[in-house]
Amino acid sequence: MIHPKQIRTRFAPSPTGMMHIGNLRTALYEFLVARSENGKFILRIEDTDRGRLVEGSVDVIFRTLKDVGLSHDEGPDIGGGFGPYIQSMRKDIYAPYAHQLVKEGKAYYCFCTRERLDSLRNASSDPDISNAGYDRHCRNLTSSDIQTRIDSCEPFVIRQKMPLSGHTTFTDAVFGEITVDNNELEDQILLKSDGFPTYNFANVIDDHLMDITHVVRGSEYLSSTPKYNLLYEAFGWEIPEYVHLPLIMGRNEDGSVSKLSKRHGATGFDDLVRDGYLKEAIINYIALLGWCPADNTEIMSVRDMISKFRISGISKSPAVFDYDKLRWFNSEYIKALPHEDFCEMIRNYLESVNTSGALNTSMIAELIQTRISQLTEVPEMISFFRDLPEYSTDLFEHKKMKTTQQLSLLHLQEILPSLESLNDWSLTSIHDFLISYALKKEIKNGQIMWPIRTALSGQPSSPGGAVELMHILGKSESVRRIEKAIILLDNTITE
RNA sequence: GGCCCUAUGGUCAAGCGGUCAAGACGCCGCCCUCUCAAGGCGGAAUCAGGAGUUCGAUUCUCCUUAGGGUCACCA
Repeated sequence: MIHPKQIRTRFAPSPTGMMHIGNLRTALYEFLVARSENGKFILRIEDTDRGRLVEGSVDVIFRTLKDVGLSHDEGPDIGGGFGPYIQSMRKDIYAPYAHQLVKEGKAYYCFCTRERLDSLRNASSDPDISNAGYDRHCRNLTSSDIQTRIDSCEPFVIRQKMPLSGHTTFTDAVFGEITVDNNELEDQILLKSDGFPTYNFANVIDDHLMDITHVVRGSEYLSSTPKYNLLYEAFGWEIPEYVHLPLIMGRNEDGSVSKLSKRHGATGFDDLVRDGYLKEAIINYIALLGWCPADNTEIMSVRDMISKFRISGISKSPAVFDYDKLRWFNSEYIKALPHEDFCEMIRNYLESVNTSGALNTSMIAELIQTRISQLTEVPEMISFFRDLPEYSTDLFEHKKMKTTQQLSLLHLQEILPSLESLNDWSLTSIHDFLISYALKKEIKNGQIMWPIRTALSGQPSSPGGAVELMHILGKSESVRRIEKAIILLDNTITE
């Protein structure tokens, strides 16, 4: 289908706290739908629910979009030809539209109290009763009745009259044709008693006024889309293209799945960053939750996504958020980082371990760059450089290295003096020295490497082997740790 | 419960009437190797079930089953 008009999509979050991963992914797809066709991506803040506003969350939205590279063309901060872009600042726009529909007989005043609505809901737990929620009690009030109640300041809402029969059909770009019976549709509230529009209403008005061509959102809106369309039709406006996205699911403890939410763990963008995931990895991973490029590329920048994106690549079935795969993406991004950038990223960690100032932190960084999947793993991985942990001499026994505690003790004792007199403490020098020792003694390299590496790290495994660790730790610290190992081994064996 | 949607390995998924049913994560094995990683190679594992349509169904239709979403003066 050819669109003569330029594509315009919008991200319309409510400032109610953190940036949920599902929202971010929606924003990404909205961005991609527009940018892949040279369209415009608009940011609009939907703050019609005064009760749920959270201080500072608008800034979170700005910052997150910026962090992941989703730049908008119009929005509260940069303006545009369709402002204002914050719904609370548009408050006066909506009411006239609602009243227009009342005048045209397509909407009506409703004076029902919350108490009445609540009792209605409780009473209709009966299965075979009408499905359409509200019982349309005020739909046919006489005009004089309405006037007296308004005059006496009775609070009211404005509801839209839904057709009592027939059905509504629309075509979604990813789910195809969907039909719903009109008698399933409630007489929806357009204007709340506080004068603010409901989300649905404001959404339609703004999307129309802002010339939005493609409404991209989660598939949880699929079943309420007919209501939107009835609104567009009531006004005689052109209905936008719909692009509903498959839901992102989280795995529950019992193995079932449901819409990704807090109980599934870190689901906010900031949470994930705090957990040591790179921004690029996060956006890359969630891009693939429900979309697959034609060439099956996995590692992609937002820039790459723009050129590869096609709506036809969006899938219909929900996708389970997989932290393992996210970790993999993250480790790929970490490995691809330029050395300097990686050092800078983990600088605090490196400094906390280098209290003496003597360690070669650049080399430590190099060693761990291929060994971590999350930045948060760094402290534990490098802490031994600063403080040799308490360890058991059992560590010196290694079947594959063919080492025992006795042999370890023997070789450590034997090599220590000449090690102390080794002047050139470069990697190659240390390496050659150890190898020649093994050669001379006619033992496997591992039989000398393993005891040293163990003595230096006090751990069953470490980033880097004996040579690297000795080099980083320096001669005096290396010797000190080997001496300690000798004492430990000696004590254990003679016991 | 009503309505709507979905259904390829454990997970993300390619496929769009004829394929030995891609690839990735994870898992397992081997190689490399001074530990652990990284890297290389290989392996196990999928079309929910049943009717049709068709010469032929993973692919089209229907039913069943399972899962999900939605039923607010929330967005």
